[in-house]
Amino acid sequence: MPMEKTFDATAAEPRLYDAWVKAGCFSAGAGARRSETFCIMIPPPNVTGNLHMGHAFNNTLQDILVRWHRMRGFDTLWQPGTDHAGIATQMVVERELAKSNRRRTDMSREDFLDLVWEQKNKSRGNIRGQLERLGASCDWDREAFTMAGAPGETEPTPGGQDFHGAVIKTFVEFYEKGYIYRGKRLVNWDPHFETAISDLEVENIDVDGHMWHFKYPLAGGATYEYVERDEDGTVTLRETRDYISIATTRPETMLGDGAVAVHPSDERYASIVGKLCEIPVGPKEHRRLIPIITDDYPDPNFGSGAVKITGAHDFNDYGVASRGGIPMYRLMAMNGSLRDDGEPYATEAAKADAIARGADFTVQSVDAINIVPDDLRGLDRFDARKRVVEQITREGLAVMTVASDPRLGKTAVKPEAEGADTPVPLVESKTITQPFGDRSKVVIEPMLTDQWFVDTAKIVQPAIDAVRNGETEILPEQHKKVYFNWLENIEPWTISRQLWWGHQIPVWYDERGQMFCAPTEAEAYQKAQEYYEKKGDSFFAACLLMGIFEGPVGAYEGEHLDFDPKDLKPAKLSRDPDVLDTWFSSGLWPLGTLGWPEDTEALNRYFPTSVLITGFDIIFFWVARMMMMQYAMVGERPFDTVYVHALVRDEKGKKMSKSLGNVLDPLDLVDEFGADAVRFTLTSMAAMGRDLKLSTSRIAGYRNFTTKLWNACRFAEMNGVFGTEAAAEFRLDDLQNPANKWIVGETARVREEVDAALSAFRFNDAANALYAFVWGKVCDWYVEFSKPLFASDDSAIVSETKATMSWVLDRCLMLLHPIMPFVTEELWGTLAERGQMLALTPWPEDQAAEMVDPDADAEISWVIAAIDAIRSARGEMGVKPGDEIPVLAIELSDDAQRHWTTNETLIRRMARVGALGAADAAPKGSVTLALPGATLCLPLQGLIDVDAEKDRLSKSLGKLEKDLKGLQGRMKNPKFATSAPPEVVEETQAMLAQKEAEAAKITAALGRLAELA
RNA sequence: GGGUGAUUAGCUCAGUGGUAGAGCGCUUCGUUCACAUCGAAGAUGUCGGGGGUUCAAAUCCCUCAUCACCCACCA
Repeated sequence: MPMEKTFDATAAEPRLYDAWVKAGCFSAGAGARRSETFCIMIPPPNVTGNLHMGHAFNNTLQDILVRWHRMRGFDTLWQPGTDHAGIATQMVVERELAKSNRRRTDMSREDFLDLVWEQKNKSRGNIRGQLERLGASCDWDREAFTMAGAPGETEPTPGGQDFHGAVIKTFVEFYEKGYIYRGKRLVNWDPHFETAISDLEVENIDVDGHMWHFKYPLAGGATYEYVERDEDGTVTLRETRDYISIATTRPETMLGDGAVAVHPSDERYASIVGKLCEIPVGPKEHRRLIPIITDDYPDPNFGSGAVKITGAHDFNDYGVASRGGIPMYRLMAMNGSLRDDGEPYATEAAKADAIARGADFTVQSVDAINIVPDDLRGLDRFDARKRVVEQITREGLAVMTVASDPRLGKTAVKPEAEGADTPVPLVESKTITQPFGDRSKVVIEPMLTDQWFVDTAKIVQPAIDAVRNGETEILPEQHKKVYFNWLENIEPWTISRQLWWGHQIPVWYDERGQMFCAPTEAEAYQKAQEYYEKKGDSFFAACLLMGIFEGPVGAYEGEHLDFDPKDLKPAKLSRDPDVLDTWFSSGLWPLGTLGWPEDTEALNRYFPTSVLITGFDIIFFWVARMMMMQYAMVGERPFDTVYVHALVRDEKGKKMSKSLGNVLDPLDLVDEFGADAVRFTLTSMAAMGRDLKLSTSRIAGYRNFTTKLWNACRFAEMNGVFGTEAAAEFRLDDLQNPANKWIVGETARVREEVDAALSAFRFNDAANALYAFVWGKVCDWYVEFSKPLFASDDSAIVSETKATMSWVLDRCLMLLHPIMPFVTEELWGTLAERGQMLALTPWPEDQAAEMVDPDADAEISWVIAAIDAIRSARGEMGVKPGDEIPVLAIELSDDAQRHWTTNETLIRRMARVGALGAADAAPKGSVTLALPGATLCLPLQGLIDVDAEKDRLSKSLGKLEKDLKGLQGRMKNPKFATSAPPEVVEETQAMLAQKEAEAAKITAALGRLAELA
């Protein structure tokens, strides 16, 4: 039964994938024939995620490397798995709940987590199925999950790793080594998810905003002489002021100001430093007073030079406040609204006032004070801003300007009827950089909260050194700089999240506030007990051990208990409710998936892993953290090479995003064009370090390529090439025919090219070399050459050609398999009985040095040149494609003669010419062709247009002359001969000679044409 | 403010010192036994501008311009 005309990808792909899995092709070590290992860890997609274009690209590249190494006989593992993705997954479940008007907080943590686990089990197969459709050859039996083994897990992960155990062990060890600490710090707070996030999860975006200018009156109506000077020191303004002018983009934070700071060198304010000023908002009778202090932070040349300091809501101010012992008043509740807790404003403000006048305070005691005025409590932060501005302006404490002030921009309130000099409040229009949560998209609030941090500075050095000294290679090179820059300026990493879904922090607190870090609750109790034993408080230790109640501190006096039972407090430990940042666990991905901390065989074999393929967007999030964490835990690099790939963009170069609606779904493309076409497209565009713009026309082009390959094989099949004895007996030494010898040499060359390209991670070079070879050499020329050979009466030639063609096509399938696994596997199975699947077939090792036959090479090049020249002339002269035309040799070297004779049938067939005649001179009205060692002409009198031929020849002569001019110029330069390498000089010389000969032939032909006219 | 990359055919992009390339698109032609998801032929470039290094520059250096991205605490 003849093969179909095209490859039916839709039907074949699932069947082939199943066959691979059934045959165990993807299992760790499948087909291994050598001891070297090759291991890639998949960047774990979110468990509830969907495969997007970036995944498709990323996993295609991984699969290419994995399949390539597997065929080469490496002991290969591609480790798959998914990430529990804290916020993202919790978000999915909460969104589900919202549909039935429920919220997470309506249920217990346990009940909610049950739902998340359920969701996880439901969606787990989704991403796996999508990867399978791409052809990803992962070892699914080892599938891992970053929360495998965590409490509440209902379906064990196939790989059986206790990832949770690995994470907890790491946390405890970090804690014990002092790499982790807890503290009340200013962190990025996401008011939507109500959790802290790390710096990396904040996106700074420029938005249109305003800058307000307000007057902070000096306490007690004090005044000072305010003097402003220009660069030369000339006084430009001198006035008596009873206020200090402050600019802010966030007026609502004024409520929490703890000071006003000026630069120590700023003479304008020198006289009032140390004095108090009044926050111009809040109930008139309880206006808070704050000190004017100095700090290096304010820039005297910006704004008024004076900065309000809100330590609890701004990172810069936090620094100033910390240095200056300024209280930090937290204004907001966790959802970003103004605080509504505590005592009435009057009471709270009195406490703050006492502090401002020197009363003692602690971070905690200040945090307990709610100094939000009663009328603003509970308001959304943006509504509060409006109210604050309104109140201050109404009171006349806004700095004023006139309506024509250009700083006001388009947003100023300009009374229509009145003139340009109407006084208006100074509210500048200004683009301000605002922090947004990368997932929630709401404005991030710097918030003073208790959090856990990794003191990254303590574990960063090995990660820097490893890349510096080449232990781990980062490609392309340019990313190293970014990597170093980040690591060398690394900030503490906020790892606690106020979520429910994740690895709960293994720390327990007792009622006295003492904390104990241990892998399990039982061990925490034990630690607590030991701690109190050591402190000599064996009573409390005993209480803890037995989980009973303790009395008031100090109530236990030797023999008897002396306290009222109603003062009993539980001596229970309670666990820190926070969970760990997802990246803390995925940072352990290489170790955890291999079974660490168990001493598993997989760990011994595959760690450190070989290559990590990932996008640049997670170099900091993930790559850098993996480097730090593996070094910190096992003192070894997680991988030898990191290959950082570019971004997949849409046709117009825009980032694909849901909001733009320009997202190409890789699975739609797989449906339409087949996985192989999608993979080949991505591969051919994977030039290092550049974004790729994906267009469907390109994919269609590569789909056509699979069809082309398919049909070349179909041709072979129809000619009985495969499955014959002849095919089985391909032996290079027996080859006689130059076309066969030539294609064998070309095959060896392309194999070397592909290996070199893949070794250097030049995926596009590999793809393009194969494309050019299969289409441009095998299909365009070799298949055509083979047709007359198959028709030959000489059975030796026929069987030699069959053998060669089956060999060549098999090589094509093998070499293409890593990039296009499906169509190649299908052809492999269709064309002949095979001992094993292509996926496990040994990779060819053909050497061009042994397999290229220079004589055959020269001969076939000549033949191709002759056919090209004749076809070109025919085309331009308008000869009908079907017409056979005569050809004469005016000049023919021995070599050229031999080339013609050996390949006469195929030249005549492909160029549609008659037998080669001879002539001393070109007949009138003929077309001349200049070839190496030959001048041929096509006598087309009557058929050709003399002028057209003149044009044709003049044009090629023009091109030649341009080339010649350059070459001659070079040769004439005496320095060229002395400075350039000899082989370059030689090459140039040869080329010059060849071009000169060709030019001479064309000039002669032009001369003959001229005679004609 | 700092950093990185880009600028090559109509479009999308390869090409890190030695004769400017590919795919798509475009024009003309083609129903012969692998393939119309095809074949044959053709057109199109002062390689962003300007300097420099070199026998030789798309390629190395300097500079300018434009675009993109990343990082950053200017109220």
